[in-house]
Amino acid sequence: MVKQQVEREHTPSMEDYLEAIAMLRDANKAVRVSQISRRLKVRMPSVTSALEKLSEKGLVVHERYRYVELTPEGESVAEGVVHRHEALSRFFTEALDIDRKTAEEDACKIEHVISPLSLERMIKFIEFIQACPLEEPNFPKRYKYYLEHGQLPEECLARGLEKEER
Amino acid sequence: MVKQQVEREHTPSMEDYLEAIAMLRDANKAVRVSQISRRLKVRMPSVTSALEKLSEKGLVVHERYRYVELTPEGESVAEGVVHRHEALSRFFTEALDIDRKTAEEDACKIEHVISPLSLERMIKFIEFIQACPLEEPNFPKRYKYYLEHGQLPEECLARGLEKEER
DNA sequence: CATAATTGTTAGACAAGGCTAACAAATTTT
DNA sequence: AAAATTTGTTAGCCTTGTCTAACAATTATG
Repeated sequence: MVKQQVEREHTPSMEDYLEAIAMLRDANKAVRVSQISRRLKVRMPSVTSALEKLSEKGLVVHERYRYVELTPEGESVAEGVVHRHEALSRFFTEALDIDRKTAEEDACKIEHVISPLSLERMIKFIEFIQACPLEEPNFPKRYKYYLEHGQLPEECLARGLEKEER
Repeated sequence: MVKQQVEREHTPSMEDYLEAIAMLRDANKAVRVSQISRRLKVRMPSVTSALEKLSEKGLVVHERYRYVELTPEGESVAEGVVHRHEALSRFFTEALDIDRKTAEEDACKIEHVISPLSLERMIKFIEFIQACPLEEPNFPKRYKYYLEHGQLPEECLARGLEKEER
């Protein structure tokens, strides 16, 4: 992992906390230390100390023993993380046909390190394979066939032969 | 980054050191502390202390002030990292049409966290788009067209219309 | 070959981010 | 409302992985 030129604004850990807070809130769950702790599988003191850091950076509001809220800035950081997470998760499931669990796990890791360009391209990639109506069975289907059978589907081989016959 | 069930054997940092050592050696450069330091952009004392840890784990051989070598086990770990790196880098450049620099940077990060399944699928994906001779311009070309022009290439639209006309 | 330059190591500091144990506040139960 | 339970905090420790400063070994140079 050679150092990249642009330093990330927030650490993976801090991004995880922000993401968890946003997701708990969106799921209408009380955003409390215990909930965050459960979701991230860390102990409560870790949450308390993370919230302190996030407070100092102006990303969350947290009064002792009370609920947690995102500031507008924290909100926008969280939004970015969630957006990356979802794009990655969709890419893994829809483009690569990966099971949801693995897709989620990988998205959780990669969301902290992927470049904006690569992310954008994955999004464009999904758009493209969904928008292009060419061919039947279409691209994802043929790809899945290849995954399942270990060899190219009929129509690929057939066309390939055609060419060679010429 | 919710904790995954399977603990990684080695930390990203340790993987980076092993990868760097393997790559320096493959480039026929002397594998020395200074070289590793330059390549990973860390100071020499960091390298020294990393090598000490890797020694303890039986992954490298390093006598004070001397060259560094991988043990067979270190070799096989390094091989895995390099393999992941290359697969990712290829996927980014060949499937997503990302510039080499960005592809390399992303590969350097993601190589430490991606699941075996996702990696395998990316490899299969490249195999597939390269092996399937169907369509002209082929999949990657149409995708690139979409990237450059922001809209689907002619033949996608044409075929789409055909269908609607039926 | 003696000195200079380079390379490598040691010692020690520090930040991040986890943990446990002990205690305190808040909430629930009886 | 008092006691019990749950939730949250504090204090302090630990590991990883960096760094700088100072020193030591090695290698190159005049």
